Amino acid sequence: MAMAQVRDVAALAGVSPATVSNALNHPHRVSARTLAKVQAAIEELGYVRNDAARQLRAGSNPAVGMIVLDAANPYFTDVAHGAEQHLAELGRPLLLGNSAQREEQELTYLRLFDEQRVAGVLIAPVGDVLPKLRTLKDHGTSVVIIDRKAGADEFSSVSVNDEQGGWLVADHLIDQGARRIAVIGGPGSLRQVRHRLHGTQQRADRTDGATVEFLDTGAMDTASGRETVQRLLERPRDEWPEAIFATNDLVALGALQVLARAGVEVPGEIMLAGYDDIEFAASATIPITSVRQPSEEMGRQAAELLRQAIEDPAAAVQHTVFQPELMVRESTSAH
Amino acid sequence: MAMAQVRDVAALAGVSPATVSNALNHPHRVSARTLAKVQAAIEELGYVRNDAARQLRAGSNPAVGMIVLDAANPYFTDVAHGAEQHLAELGRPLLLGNSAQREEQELTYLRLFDEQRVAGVLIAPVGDVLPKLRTLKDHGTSVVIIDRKAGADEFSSVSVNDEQGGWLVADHLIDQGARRIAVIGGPGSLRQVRHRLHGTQQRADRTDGATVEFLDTGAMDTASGRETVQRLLERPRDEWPEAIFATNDLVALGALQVLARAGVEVPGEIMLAGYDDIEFAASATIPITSVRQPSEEMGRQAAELLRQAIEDPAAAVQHTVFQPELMVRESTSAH
DNA sequence: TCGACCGAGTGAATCGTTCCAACTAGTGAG
DNA sequence: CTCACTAGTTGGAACGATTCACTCGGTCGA
Repeated sequence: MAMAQVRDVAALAGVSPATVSNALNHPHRVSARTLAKVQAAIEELGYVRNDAARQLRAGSNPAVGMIVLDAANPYFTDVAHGAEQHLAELGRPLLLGNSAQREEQELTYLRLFDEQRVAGVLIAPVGDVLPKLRTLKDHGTSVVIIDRKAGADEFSSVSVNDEQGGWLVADHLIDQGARRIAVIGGPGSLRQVRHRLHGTQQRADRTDGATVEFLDTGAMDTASGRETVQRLLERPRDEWPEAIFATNDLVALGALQVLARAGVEVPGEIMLAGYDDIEFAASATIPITSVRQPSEEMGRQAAELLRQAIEDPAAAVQHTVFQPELMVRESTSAH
Repeated sequence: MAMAQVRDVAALAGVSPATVSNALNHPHRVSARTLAKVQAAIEELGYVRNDAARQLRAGSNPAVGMIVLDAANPYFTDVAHGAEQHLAELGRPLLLGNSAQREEQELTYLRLFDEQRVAGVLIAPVGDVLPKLRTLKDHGTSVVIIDRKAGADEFSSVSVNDEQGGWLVADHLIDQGARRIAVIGGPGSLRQVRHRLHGTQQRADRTDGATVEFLDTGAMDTASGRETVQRLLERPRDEWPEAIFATNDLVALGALQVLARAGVEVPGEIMLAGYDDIEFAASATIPITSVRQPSEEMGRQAAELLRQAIEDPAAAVQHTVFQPELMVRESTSAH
């Protein structure tokens, strides 16, 4: 309760508050003797500086806020981890927020970060947040967009070529003999989902008889994958697709659970592919073919672009686009 | 850059700054007419209040900080999710920090939260943080410990009976015919690891010939699990354990990968059990027997205890202990 | 009619830190 | 001996929102 302040430290050390501040923030301006005295006083009183006062005076907060689509998705924890590492090197704490694919949550966190006057924001957007991001920029907060090249001329971004990812999967599935492909994922409003679907469609269009059907799961988690595939299996047997492409691995794992429970052979009766190549895809009941994205590297690069934007807000925006890689496993290729 | 302040809003609305503040924080003190004028002015200027100034004046930060052992572990993301939900209902933002089982990181976050004067801290501790937690408490920050009943008379806590969890696993393994049991996990300094091991040992002591061996993996992730089991398999075949009990599911999944690659039959040659019952344990190549903990519920309860501690710092500390439940799957029981 | 009372609004002080300009004492060049 | 200069230190003014004690009309009960 009785929190020590600079003036208490100053009194104990026999110097002025200004000197204590200098000792803390510009040690070279202070003689070795006083520095030692001040440090001893800080130690004795257990002084911890008040960040609010510090920020108020400084006018800005060194921290960076990050908003991910789904904190339970290993892909995003990897991205966050990459970002956190790089930011830690820059001495910037990372505040992590989870939008859980809900626009309302997303806006809540954006407002929070705005009120906190954070130096920058990393965001994988759900809804249409461009207006809010512009506001942030007006307020002097730099923004880097992850996983989506939106507002391309306004904000730097880090993304993966999702169309190509979709193409790679479709190419492989068709090569393995599949013609009727069901793409499952959602909500359909998510850029990632649309792009992966689009890439799939484009590849299918080049092969006679190849068709693509999209089933919106509503969300990108295991439960949604289960429900959707459950409904799919209720169709007459001859209307089943030959392959299911889940737009992320959580959905794919949910799909696999249902297929296994229903006794459907994978890949014999239905092939299954996922996206993100999270660690658990490879160690699933039947290892799942998936599209690898360099998640940690993406986080690190996002943090790096943010660093540049913070240092020079007027600099040109940059877009880093990573290339996806197909990891073929049992779920699509009988051995 | 040109950030609007209360006084700008006040000027535009034709009232005093004090009134704007009242309109924002105590709307009932202000007439409907002025409230409307103020809101219009806020809208027009895009005013966002400065949290630092607000906190400085208020003397405290409504937010709550949380430090988890491993943000990549679904168990912890579930706990965090439960806590976040409950805190959101209380109007408190959650700042999430990841100690990644490193004491240094842990202390960094604790210092950050202390400087921010957060209202409370939820922590799953790695190192010996009791002194630092006492400091926080002195500074008026309430603390609730997760997953460990330490400093039992000083801080409220939420935990699971880890000894019993260990016992349950050992009981089942012995029942299935195993005698030589290897417990893998680490670092050994982690309370959870020690307790689970202890429970295992206690159960083994009651059966003739049952032995328990502990192998420290150094960390609780998949890679560490792989390495440790790799080394284990290098022993002469007749020195292999009959069962491996991994102290969390990530380690178990790593173990399973190595066993599969080496062509070791599970559970035929070696049985395998994990802990936490994360979703991926059930959908692994060979579904893994695991100990379920009510993760989301634990997070929610931790947040609730914290709420109580914040409201009445002098109140008696409380400990909620949940009971673990064994989920038997293929990895320990041939069908 | 008078005073008590009430709702609405305000001026000024305040939170704890940092920064700027100013000051002091000591040093060394001319 | 004087003056310019430096290293070290300091008083006091910010930063932006909130709050407290207070004012000002107006209403109501006696």
